[in-house]
Amino acid sequence: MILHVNPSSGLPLYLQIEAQVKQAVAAAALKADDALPSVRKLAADLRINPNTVARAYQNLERDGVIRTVPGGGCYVADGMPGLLKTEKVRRLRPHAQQIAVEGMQLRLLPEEILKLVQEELEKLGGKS
Amino acid sequence: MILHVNPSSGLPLYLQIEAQVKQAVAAAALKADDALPSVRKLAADLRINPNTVARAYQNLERDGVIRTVPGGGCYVADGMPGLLKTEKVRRLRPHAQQIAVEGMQLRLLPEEILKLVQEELEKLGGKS
DNA sequence: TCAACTGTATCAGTGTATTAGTACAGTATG
DNA sequence: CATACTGTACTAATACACTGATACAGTTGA
Repeated sequence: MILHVNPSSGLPLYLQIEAQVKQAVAAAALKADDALPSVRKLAADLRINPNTVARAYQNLERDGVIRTVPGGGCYVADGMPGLLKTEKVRRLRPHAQQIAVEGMQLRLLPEEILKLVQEELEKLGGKS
Repeated sequence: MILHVNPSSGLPLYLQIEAQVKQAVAAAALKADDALPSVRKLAADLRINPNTVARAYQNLERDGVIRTVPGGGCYVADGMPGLLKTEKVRRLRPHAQQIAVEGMQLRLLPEEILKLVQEELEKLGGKS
């Protein structure tokens, strides 16, 4: 699990960390119960303040991506068992609307938009 | 073309305007060469500052959604003729990756994610 | 030309986001 | 208990985002 961060990217540091962890989990590069580097360790590696890493971890926990054991470290959460599918759909729908609007606005065909999403899904799934 | 805006939504006013215009264009509720309300008119209707509307319009023009005639008003642009498809795909790919990562993270199946996007696409296309 | 409209530029004020410094609290382990 | 680790809370400095008041510049049409 190597993370990197670009302070002059415009994107906040904690969001960069969140995105990379989410991507790793989505791509199964991080599996349930895998340990994440500690707040201080990662902060030292990235040469940033521990609070910035902590903020990313807190957001990831709020999103159900990781679970943190106070004093014990942070671990990848195992799926979202208690989450109903309707709730998952409710969370994802805004993203779906977003890409639909942007894609139609660009005058792309629905098939082309769907193909693009499928490509990205395969890039994550690897073996579908 | 009725726009509404919620000052306490957390989302900046100019982004709310941009989203609604983009949605209307994507859904063909606004067609090429349709006139948009003037900066001052819309600002008065929404009870906000003309500058805020102007900022939304400027961003929309930068994105190729509308075209503004200095002193003459703003109009919906006609597609993006000069834009290569590879460029359109380049613009849309980050959104595709975003929904792929979020969806997989939620432990949804690729088919379910694609279905959701397709639903939103149909919601835009079928509005005639 | 004049009046009324269009969008634009400039400046200022308020609030919040972002990051960091520092101190605190819980847990593992010897 | 003691030490060294874990995450957390509080505070503050800085920068920037957002909105608005106001003045400017170009276009339209009588």
